[in-house]
Amino acid sequence: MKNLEISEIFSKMADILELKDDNIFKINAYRKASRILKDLQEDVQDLRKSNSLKEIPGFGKAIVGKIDEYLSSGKIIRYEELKSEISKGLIKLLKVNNLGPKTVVLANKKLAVKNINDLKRVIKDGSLAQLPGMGEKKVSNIKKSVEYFLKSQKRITLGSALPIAEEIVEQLKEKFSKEEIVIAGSIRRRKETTGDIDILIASVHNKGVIDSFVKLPMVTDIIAQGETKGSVRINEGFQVDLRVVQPDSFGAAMQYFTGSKAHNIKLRGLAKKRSLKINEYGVFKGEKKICGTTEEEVYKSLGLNWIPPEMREDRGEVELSFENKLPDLIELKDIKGDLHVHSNYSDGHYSIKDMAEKAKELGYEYLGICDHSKAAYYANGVNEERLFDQMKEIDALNETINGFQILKGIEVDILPDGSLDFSDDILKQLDIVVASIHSAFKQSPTDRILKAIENPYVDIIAHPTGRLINIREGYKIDLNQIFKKAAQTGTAIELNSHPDRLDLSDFNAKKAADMGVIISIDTDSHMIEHLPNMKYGIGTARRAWLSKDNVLNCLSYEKILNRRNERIRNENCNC
DNA sequence: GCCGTTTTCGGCCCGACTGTTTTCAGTCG
Repeated sequence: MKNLEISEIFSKMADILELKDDNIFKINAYRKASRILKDLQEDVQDLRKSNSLKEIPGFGKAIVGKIDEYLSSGKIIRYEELKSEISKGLIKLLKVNNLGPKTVVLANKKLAVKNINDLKRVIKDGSLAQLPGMGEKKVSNIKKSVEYFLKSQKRITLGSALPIAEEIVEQLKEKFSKEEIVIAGSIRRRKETTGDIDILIASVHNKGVIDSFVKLPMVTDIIAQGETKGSVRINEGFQVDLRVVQPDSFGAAMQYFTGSKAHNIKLRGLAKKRSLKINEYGVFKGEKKICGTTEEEVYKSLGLNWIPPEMREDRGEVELSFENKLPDLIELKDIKGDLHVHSNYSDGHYSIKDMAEKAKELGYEYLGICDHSKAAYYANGVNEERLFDQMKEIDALNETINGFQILKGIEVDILPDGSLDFSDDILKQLDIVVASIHSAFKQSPTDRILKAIENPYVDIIAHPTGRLINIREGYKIDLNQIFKKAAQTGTAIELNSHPDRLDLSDFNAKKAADMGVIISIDTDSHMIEHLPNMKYGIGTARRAWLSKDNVLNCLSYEKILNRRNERIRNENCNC
């Protein structure tokens, strides 16, 4: 897929045009095209073949022409020209907070600043502060931003951001117990990573709220402190923004600050067509505010049904809402069990009993114990003998726990030659078999996974791409082939809920479901504390527009076993 | 550069905060 490459080029073109002080709307058009390409599910090459690029809103003649040029020649001449006009270091400077195109160009022209090192120099020697429009305070802010930029350039994972955001809400609630306080932004949309933390509070005590916020114990720096908005940096280095709105604007503000940007722009366009104006304070007809207290009424004023936050990415959800066709998204309470967890038989930290008790406490009906197989020696993988011991223990436990079933399972390694780490004779004795790749990532992973899918004793392919967010990319596999085969055989593909994995991603999970694949949302827990990670998997599943009908572990224990037996029977009689 | 249920030209989402100004530009979300 060349989607991301071209997206990156358009984004860089926008940066360069911005430095050249070109037309802001042209710049925005490139930014929009870049964003569309980044979010696009289909391969841009396929769309070009079917001549359907020009049908994408935001892609006009010039953008399609440039995509065409890149796909046929490997470069875009206009981009090459632009690149030659501006040095690379200058474009990178735009990523520093408080430093926009105007300041970068000014520093470049007057002080020959070409990169981050030059910038550090002119901050230190005081020359930056001497430029027109600059002063001590501005330079001090830029200095802090440079330090932050050099320290961390990555987005935070949802797994890091959500608990902190929840803690901030808790601390604010201690002081403002009667006010409504919510997490907004990309965390509310359950995006896998986030740039900052957005909190919203409905209150008439603006000043008191902002004052308390910037004084929270975890705050290390105050970036901004106004009448209705506060912005701080906290211990971990993350930025947290707080907005205070009047209660009768709370719905409009929630809508506005939840985003995404693309979704909001779409809504504003709709509002305009209806001669309405929509902002964080409400929906307005001329000067008159017609609503704003709840999100529902904001959407309703535009002729839309309320759209779940996880869907708000302008990927067709507005159209579906308009047509009354929004999917009934899966919820945490629809999950009946976790089919992929570990015990202390391999590298888990707790006994099977401990894990099962916690799962029962979470309201589940069953738990699939799937420890590593013998090839995973680094994870203390079980051999045949220990697996049989484990099966006996599970049988005994099942006798003692009422209203709950522990499934006898395995996470069997897919070996470099595509065979599995246990024979079919062993696998057929189990209730659930999860197969996954843990080694030799580069040795034809697609073929190995396809072979595992063909095995009727394999129920689920776990963490299929092997990606670790912010750490490593997934293996190079052909998901189209894998989804096609999995849809044929009825093999489930996992949506691993660990916040560092979320594998499948939202895009890929949606693609899989669209192709008829059943998804299994599991936590891969190695300790009881990880079992609640299911909420992250659910967030991603909702971003993938999944309903409970798409998900294996929304089925009862009996149905899962029946389904397994039926698949094995079908395969064996080959009918 | 994109787009069209008043348009093929003339719009393009909208507001807060800061720091520098002395009424506003720059930046951000």
